[in-house]
Amino acid sequence: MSYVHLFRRYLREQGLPVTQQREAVAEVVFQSEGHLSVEEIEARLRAGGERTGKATVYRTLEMLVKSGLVAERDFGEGFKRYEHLFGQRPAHGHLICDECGSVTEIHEAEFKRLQDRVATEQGFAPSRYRLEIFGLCQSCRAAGHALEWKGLSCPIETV
Amino acid sequence: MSYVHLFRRYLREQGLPVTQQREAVAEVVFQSEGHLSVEEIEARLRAGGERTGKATVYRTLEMLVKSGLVAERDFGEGFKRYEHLFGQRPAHGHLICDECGSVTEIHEAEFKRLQDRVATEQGFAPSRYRLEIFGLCQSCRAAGHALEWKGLSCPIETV
DNA sequence: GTAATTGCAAAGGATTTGCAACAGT
DNA sequence: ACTGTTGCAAATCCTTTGCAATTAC
Repeated sequence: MSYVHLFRRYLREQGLPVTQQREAVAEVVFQSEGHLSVEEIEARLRAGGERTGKATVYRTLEMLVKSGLVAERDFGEGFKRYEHLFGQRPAHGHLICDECGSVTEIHEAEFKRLQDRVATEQGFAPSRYRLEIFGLCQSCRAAGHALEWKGLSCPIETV
Repeated sequence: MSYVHLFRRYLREQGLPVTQQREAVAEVVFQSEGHLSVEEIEARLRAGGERTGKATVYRTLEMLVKSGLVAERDFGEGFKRYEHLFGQRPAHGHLICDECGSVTEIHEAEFKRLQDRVATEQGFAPSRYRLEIFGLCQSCRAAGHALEWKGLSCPIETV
């Protein structure tokens, strides 16, 4: 029912021990559909009765990212967030509102195709992607907020 | 000859003072074609005889990013880098090698079109973009390095 | 003149690291 | 048994902040 067996497989193939803590961290990330901060991951571990140190969480997340099962995100908050890539959410992007901080996922298959094509053209072997678009979300625009500066919203074309 | 006048214009329109330090930081970023760290920016300021505090550099970079003239990057080094967006480099992406850390720019006009289209479809007003693809560069592949894990290089499709 | 910025040093906060005790193979 | 991991706390490092002196308008 869970995807943890894939992480176990990854660890074995890398010759790394499968520990209870690693499985617990993976389980928490795999069972959440949101973008989890390290703090949130720790909270869920505690809620589940796990006694996992912060350093171990960071060390396990690094492996999960390397395995390709989990993606690391930066929404400009000063810390990273993590989300698994199972289900209907392969390499996807995010729209991040500068005003309210809301995050909307972009699931556009064309992005991945384009990314793969361009990378391959350069002889590059892609393993993970990060696409983030910052700006103003619909509700903040409706609420009357405006972009910082309209004068040169697209400086390149005007120069 | 320089693009600093655009930043001056931005500051005036925002009702913010145009200071010597702000112009100096902008000048350094505008005159470099690379991806500068804050440390590198400070070094160039010192080399140019400027006496600008670190805090002012951070504060000015924040304005430059908001103005849309400069982009903030994160290549997974633990700190941010900055680059201007003039010339032939509007909103562009990067290929980052996990092995050697090399960074290659992707200038594919189609990316911006696709990004704008998808954002607009969601009622989102985009102001800045971030596209980063991690993996292995051509030379590291030639040198025999392989992706961390080939078993599930694309876990989503195989699950 | 008034209001905002600067620079310094101190604070803050996320992430990493050292090391003795411990768990996986 | 051996090797690698865990957990704690200390250390690290980037970035932000407080505040008196200074500068732009």
